[in-house]
Amino acid sequence: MTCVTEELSRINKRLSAQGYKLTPQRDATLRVLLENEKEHLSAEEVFMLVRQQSPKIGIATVYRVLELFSELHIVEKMNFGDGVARYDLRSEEHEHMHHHLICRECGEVREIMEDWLSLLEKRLETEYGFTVTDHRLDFYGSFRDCTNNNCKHNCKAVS
Amino acid sequence: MTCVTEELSRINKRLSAQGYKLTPQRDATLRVLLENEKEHLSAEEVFMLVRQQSPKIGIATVYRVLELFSELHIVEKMNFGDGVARYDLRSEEHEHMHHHLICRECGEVREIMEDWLSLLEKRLETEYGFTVTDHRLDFYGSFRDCTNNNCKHNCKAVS
DNA sequence: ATTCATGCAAACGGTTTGCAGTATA
DNA sequence: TATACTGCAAACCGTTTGCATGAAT
Repeated sequence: MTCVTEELSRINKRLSAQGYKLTPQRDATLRVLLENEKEHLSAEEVFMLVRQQSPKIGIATVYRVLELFSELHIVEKMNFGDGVARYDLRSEEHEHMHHHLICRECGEVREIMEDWLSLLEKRLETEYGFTVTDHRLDFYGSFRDCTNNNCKHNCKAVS
Repeated sequence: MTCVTEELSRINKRLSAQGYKLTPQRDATLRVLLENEKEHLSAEEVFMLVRQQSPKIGIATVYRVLELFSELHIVEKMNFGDGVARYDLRSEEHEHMHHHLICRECGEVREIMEDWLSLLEKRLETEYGFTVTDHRLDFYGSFRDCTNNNCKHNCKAVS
């Protein structure tokens, strides 16, 4: 876990290496994502947070920035079935250990950082002739200690 | 794998047990799903197929039928990130062995019918206090024998 | 000066909803 | 005839796009 400025300059290098600039809007979006690394924010949520710091930004810009970051594999665009795309900063160590526990009671999304798929992906390669470039592993259910009342997140069940 | 009429009457029982009727529209939708069990149809696609047999049906009805079936766990509603919900008949044996290989070249979605998650779900229960009621495991990548030209499906990459 | 990026508002597309009409028990 | 269900069209809402303005080489 590196510090924010360090991470920012790393990503800045990646942007300019591909001919893109780190504009104030992109910088602000990036900071919001860095400060909420565990949150799986929607575009709307990113927009509201970025606007606190850059009040003039439009939501179209947020969408364009997130789309660009997604193409450059800076963020991962994902979908938990609740009708909105969610975005997550993508760090290297996430590669094979980026799984989700999604609580049906309160909607919380917790991350699992164990490598559970490398072996399976090797089998897919040899037995199915399928080369994996990405994956998703999500579990839906409920936490034993979640009673839908004592959750840190607002209690809106993921459909 | 039971025959269509048998499957239909089984589901009919489940419907009436919960106070719902097997209307002609629901029957037609069900038949389309049964006849395309491996296809992961979208609501639009179901609509077009159902209409061949019941030309007067409206798309709102299809959505309502699919939503109902989804609530009753007759179909599974899923999302591959291409902007449309897709629906799949859900049979018992699918429970722990319903995984997808999604080809980025041609968009084909192949199913894997091996049990890869039971063990992991037991660990989630004991180590994380999380009770799994459902899951999804999708692999994105490419088939060795897929060159984007010789695919049975129309070659539109899943985003 | 040219190129890339932004903000605004309108368009888009999949999905849902209100409501009046229809079928079924 | 009471209740559930359907078809139509309009509304909805997250996302994308066209276009004129603005920033930065």
